[in-house]
Amino acid sequence: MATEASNGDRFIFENTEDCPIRDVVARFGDKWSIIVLLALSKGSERFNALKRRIVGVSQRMLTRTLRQLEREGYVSRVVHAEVPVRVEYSLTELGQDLIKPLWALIGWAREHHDTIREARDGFDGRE
Amino acid sequence: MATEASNGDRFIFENTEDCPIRDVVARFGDKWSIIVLLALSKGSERFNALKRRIVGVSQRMLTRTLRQLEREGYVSRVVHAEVPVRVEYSLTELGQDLIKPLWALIGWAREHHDTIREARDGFDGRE
DNA sequence: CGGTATCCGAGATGATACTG
DNA sequence: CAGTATCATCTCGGATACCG
Repeated sequence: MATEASNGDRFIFENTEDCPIRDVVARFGDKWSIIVLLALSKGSERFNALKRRIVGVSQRMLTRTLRQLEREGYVSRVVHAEVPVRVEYSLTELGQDLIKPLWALIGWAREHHDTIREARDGFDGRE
Repeated sequence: MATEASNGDRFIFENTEDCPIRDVVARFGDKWSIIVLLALSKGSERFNALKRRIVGVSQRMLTRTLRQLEREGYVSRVVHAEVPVRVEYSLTELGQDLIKPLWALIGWAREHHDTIREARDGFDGRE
């Protein structure tokens, strides 16, 4: 992230794998991760149930997103050996913890959505 | 965002332009936006000074990122008609406000960075 | 049911060269 | 100094078809 370095009284922003912005935040800055995390915030759910609730997601992208979130340690995947197979997804403790600052951000976005739209319209109007 | 709908006791997640996740959060989920916002958090700065501090950014991407942030209303761009020209970038009030929930998120990422890395290693080790 | 495999188009990013 | 233009590459995301 913003690696602090005594470069006068300034920072140097690096772009290494040690940067939490690159290595953590940017990983759920994609199209579906945040939505999937929120979708799981109420409790565990099966694959197709999730898919139905998250309108617009393709099977491929839901699978990929869940795998990534599982890899980061935010989501837990449990396969029940039944016929047909049942797969339950849920948030881990880490995932539930991540939800908190995420909600703050989304709350902010909600609150300022109109302001931002006006800014865009103004900007586009000038050019 | 998570549009609340009384669908049983569940949510429906839509993917429209009215969704603040899509329309606000995803816009600074790109590679440079958050870093640029943080770089400006200390005060106004010139283009090339920014470019030097943000190690690894190309001129093209810095320009594009700044334009986007300006369009959203987070960044202000002031051109001083001198020779050579001087362009100062700074955060608007909205931009400074956005920084707050952003810091919370980055603080979280910093704090859990090691945990997440271990989760990844564990996941990759299993497969 | 819960995936995987394959293909494709669009956009993000970067390198390089040029300009008012 | 602060860009723009161009090209090349890579990843994201969607559509479709198939599988245990």
